[in-house]
Parts: sequence; structure tokens; C-alpha cells
Amino acid sequence: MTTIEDVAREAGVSVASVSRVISGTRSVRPKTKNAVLEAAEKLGYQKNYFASALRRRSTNTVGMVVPHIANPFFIELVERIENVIQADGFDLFLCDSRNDPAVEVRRVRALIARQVDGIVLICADEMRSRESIFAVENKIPIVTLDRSIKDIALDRIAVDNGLGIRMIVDHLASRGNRRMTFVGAEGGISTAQARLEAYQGAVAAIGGEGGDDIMLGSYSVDWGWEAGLEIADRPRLPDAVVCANDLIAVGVIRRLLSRGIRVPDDIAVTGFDDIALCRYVDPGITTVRQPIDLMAREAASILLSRIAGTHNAVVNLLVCPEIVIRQSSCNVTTVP
Amino acid sequence: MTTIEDVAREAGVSVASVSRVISGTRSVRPKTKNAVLEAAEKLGYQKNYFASALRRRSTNTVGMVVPHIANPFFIELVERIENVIQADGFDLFLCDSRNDPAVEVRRVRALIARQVDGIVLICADEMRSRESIFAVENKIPIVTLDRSIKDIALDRIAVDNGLGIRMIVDHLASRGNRRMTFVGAEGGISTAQARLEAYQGAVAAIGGEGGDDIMLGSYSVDWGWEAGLEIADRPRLPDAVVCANDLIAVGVIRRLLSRGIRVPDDIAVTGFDDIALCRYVDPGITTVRQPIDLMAREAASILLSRIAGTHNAVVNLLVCPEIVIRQSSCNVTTVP
DNA sequence: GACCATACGGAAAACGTTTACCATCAAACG
DNA sequence: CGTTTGATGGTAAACGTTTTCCGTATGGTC
Repeated sequence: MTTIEDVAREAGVSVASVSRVISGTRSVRPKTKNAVLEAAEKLGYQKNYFASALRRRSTNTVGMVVPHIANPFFIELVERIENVIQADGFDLFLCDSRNDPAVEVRRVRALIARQVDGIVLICADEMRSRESIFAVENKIPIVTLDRSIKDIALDRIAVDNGLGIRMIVDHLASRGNRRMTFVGAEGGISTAQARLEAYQGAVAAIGGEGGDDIMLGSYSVDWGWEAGLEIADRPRLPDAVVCANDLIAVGVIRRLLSRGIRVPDDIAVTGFDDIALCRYVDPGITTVRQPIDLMAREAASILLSRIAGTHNAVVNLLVCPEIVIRQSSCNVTTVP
Repeated sequence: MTTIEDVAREAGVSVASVSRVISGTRSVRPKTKNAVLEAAEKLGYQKNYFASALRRRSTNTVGMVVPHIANPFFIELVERIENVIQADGFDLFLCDSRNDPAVEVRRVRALIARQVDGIVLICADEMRSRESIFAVENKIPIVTLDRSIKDIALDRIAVDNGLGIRMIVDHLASRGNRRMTFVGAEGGISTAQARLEAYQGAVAAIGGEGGDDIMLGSYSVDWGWEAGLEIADRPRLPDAVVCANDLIAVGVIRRLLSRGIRVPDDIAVTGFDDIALCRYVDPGITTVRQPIDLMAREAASILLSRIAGTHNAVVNLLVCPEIVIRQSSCNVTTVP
């Protein structure tokens, strides 16, 4: 391993000059600069990341913790965020909390130990993820994305979940659906709670039935598949099933179809998020599109400005969703 | 920030003793050990990762580079690998090369700079990913997974792609299909090449047509959707479309259905990998299941043993796939 | 020419660990 | 009782940067 000292010797200058050239912290004469660069090139010098981080106490790295790496919605957010911060010279460390607040807090600690300059958190639980925040001890900035944590003043970027669900229920009602069922997620997930409450309110608002017809599980295809069975076996079917996310909707639809129930002819089904999968299944899924790009850009830029030290007030940004109508709620022709 | 020195002062011992207790490198008397642990607890001491890494030149971390984080097949491998290495006390850094060998080599360099102890690489290109290997300069062990690099003796774990495709073609032939088409991926991806060649050989072996009916694009739904159009518009349809992976198959099937062509009644379609999506679309996709769990365990344990310094011969492990028959190739009833 | 501001180079002190080396002590052994 | 051995504790030297502090040279201004 070649060090700054080898380069200094080769270039005939001091280690200080080499460091200044490499890290660009102070101007040096063009002549010495070139000598250093040539020597570094010749020796194949690579800066030691740890020595640098130890001394500077900063790593140009941000960490991101998501509940489940296999959920395409989170992955899309990760990709967008990485794009933004990379343009600013930051690297991204990605961690999966496996939907477990205990794992989450371990991940956060590991990131802190590696001295990331900031954290983007999609939290596992609106109550128990407080521990993750405490673990940060205000040492570095942290912004929450998509899901929020109760009663803590933190930057947050999320879609207006309530509005999304109301748009869905109104759309279903406009197609003549009156008897509805909601398949959501339990546990302390803020988005799950918001979508559930909005569903209840919206069904009441349109004067429909089923505002209290609620099934709660997890944000997964498996749960949708399970819930779909219960629905299919009912003596009297609902007109529409409102699912709290797209994965659930996929499971519900698969089950209904497998039981000979037609979607949307017998039952309309809707999702939330608009992951790519919605376009690839048949029927395509009517859903609420989250403005992922906007959310990622906002989250990243808020975090970066906090890292830079600019930025004051806590941001609580609620962005508007958009409804995407596909075949699962009404027979129309669409193209993926 | 509390350091080892603060703990030493608090416990009334030397920094050496504290370090030995914290890192467990040498035995210390129970009495001093307890004093250190209590002091550390009291002061909330956290070891500085960078100082430790700088001195020890090892980080208990392995890096993994995958071509595309949004591809569920890779994500499943990542999850399994993380499980294995975590049990051994290692952390995982995940990077996305965006299918670009130039990005890949940057990622590898970044991992090396962070002194990961080993790398798992799913390479972007069988020729140009050599650069990534050269970047490692034999400094740390590296194993390749799924895709291989030409003419370099490296540990490699992959499925027997040829066997998988032969199983598919034989299955299609046994259902009476004779006129076939192959939709694959171009560029220097070893698995794409292996699947293509196996297709040509297998079609010849069964005396079918279409061994030269080849369309090459990328491993994506979009490419399948595009290729499906060309197929749907042909004056004479093939009996079966063999796709090089599941994503392509999803795109092809969606397109054929949208053009009023029934799957499998008019055309059978098959995939490769057996990602979860195959069970969620309708019709379910007949595909080749890769033994992901086995592959991940093998890759991880080979890497770990190389890191530990045991292990000699280069491993080239070709594992057996399994065919999974669903509705896209013949009308059967299956359960997701 | 005297003075000052500015630019630049170098020596050395951090940063927080780990570890080589030495000192001490107690037990074991002849 | 002298010597050896093994266990344990401490001191100080690494690890490779960055950065403070100081010295020198350069150029400009009066």
C-alpha cells in the first residue's frame, strides 16, 4: 500500500503538500501540484478512507434504512435518492430493517458508527422506531420518508395517503360500487393507519357500505392472497376491495380469479403505490401513484442542506398523489 | 465522543486493558474486565470504527455488487447472502452497477477503499468486467455469482443454464410444440450466452424449428413487451416462445394477450429464474427455478473461508436447476 | 528601500485504536 | 531458595490522514 508519504518522497515535497493537493483543501503552486499528481499517478496512490475519515470526522456518505428491500416501492425510492446524492459526491449505504424496529435500531447504530453524514429513514413502526431516532442523539441529520414517527418533530416527506384513498373510493363509487371492503396492514405503520382512516371516512362520505368491513394483515402479496380467500368465501360478495398497497391487491386478485370470481366484473380491486408490477399483471391494477421522483428529490435535498448546515425549520411535506385507472376497477383498454 | 482513554480513566486501568476487553484480543482478569465494562457502560462508550479499521486493516464487512437492484432475482440472492454472513459477524455493503462495467469498476474501487474483507460480484459483462477483477489486484478474495467472467480463474457459483433451457425445450416439445422462438439478452452476459446456445442445441436435438429464430435485447419486461409485438405481428405464429428470463416472459405474455393471442392456447411462453412474480401474474409462468438458497450459501461460505485464509483450489460450482410448470406452457391447475 | 499583505511549504500534532514490547507478580519446579 | 513459566498490566509506537502553526518568499505600495 502506497501512502501519502511515499508520494511526498517521490515528488520531493512534504506530506502536507500532498494532502493539500489530494484533498484540495488549500491552494498549492501549479508546479508542486503537478509534481504531486504525477507521483501519485506513478505510484498508483489511493487515499486511505479510514485515516481520512478518522481525521476529518466526515465521510461524504449517507445511510438509508428501508423496511424491506424486496418491496419494489422502496427500491424505487432508493434508486432515485442515490441518483440525487451521488451528484453531490455522496455515497449511499442501504440497510434493510426487515420490518423490525429492533433490527432497525441496530442498523442505525451501525450507520452512526460508520459516521455517515446523514440518514434517510423509512421507519418500521410509528411508535417503536423512536428508538432509532434516539440512537442518533442529534449527532447527524435524519429525514423520514414515506412513513412517519409519532410525536417527534422530524423532517418528513410523504404522500397524502388520505387524499389517495379518497380518490380511489370516489372513483369506485362513480363506477356504481357501493359495498366495499378494505384490506390493509396492521401494526404501527403510519401509512397503514392513514389509509385505513381515510377509507372509513370516504365510504361514509359517499354513503356506501363496508366502512367497518376491515381486514388487517401485512403489506405483502401473501396477506392479500389470504384475505382474498376470506372474501371469496363470503355468502354475499362486496362490489369492490380497496387494498392498502399494490402487493396486497396482487394477492387478492390472484385469489379471486382462482376462485372463479371475475375482476373487475364481479369485484373491482384497487391498490396503492403504483409499482411496476401493477402494469404487468392481468388485469392491470387501478392504483394511487406516488410521485416517487419528487419525494426522493425533496428528501435528498433537505438532507443534504441539513448536512451542509443550512436549513432551519422542520419540514413536513405532504405531496399529492395521482390516481391511475387500469382494468382491475373497470373495463378500459390501457397499454402498460 | 467518549474514547477508550475516558473509559480507561474511569475504570482506573490503562487504555491497553480497555482495548483488550472491548476487542477480546487477549484475556484480562475478571476484575479489571468488569471494571472496564462498567465504565464503558456508564460512559456510553462506542468504539470508533475508523480508528479500529485503520489500525487493524480489516473491517468484518463484505461488499456485493449486483447489475440491477430492481431485479428481484438479484435481491433474493442478496438477502440470502446477508443472512449467512451476518451469522458470522460480517456486515454487507450492497452496490448497484446499473449494468455498466464502468460503474461496476467504480463500485469495486469504492469497496476496496472501504477495506471490505471480500466481494461477491454478479458482473455486468463477461469481458469488460475483467477490469473490476483487476481493480481488486488480489488484495482481497472475490467470488463471482450467477454470471461469469471469461478466461479468469475465479471462484464461481452458478446454475447450469444449459441444462435449464434443455429442460424447458424438452418440456415444450413433450406438449407437442415444434416451432419455437427465443427471446434473450444481448451483450456480454454469460448467462444470456449460455441460455442462447443451449436453446439452439436443444431445438436441434428435438428436431424442432426455430433454432435460428432468435431475438436479443435486455433482461427486462420492456424488452419482452417489445419483442412480443414483433412476434404477434408475424403472419405465422410460433408454438412456443422461450424467454431467457422471467422479466422478458412477463413482457412477452402481456403483449401477446393485449393482441388477442391466448397463452398458452395459441402460444406457450416460458421464463427463467422463478422470481416471485411468476406466481403473481396470470397465467402463471412456467420457468426454471434456480436454487437460490443453495447458491447463496455456497457463495457466502466460500468467500468466508477465503477471508479466513483456509481454502485452496478455485471453485467452479454448477448447480442443478429445477423446472416449474405453470399455466403459461400448458393448462394445469396450480396454486401460487 | 521599508513595510505589509499574501501565498505557499514544511514540521509536527492530532484523530482513536491496536499491539509489540517490557515489567511485574504469582505459582511451579528443581 | 533460585529459576522458570505463564498470566496480566502498562507504555508507547504504530496506522495514514488532515490541519494548525510557523517560516519564508513574493509582489505590491508608499
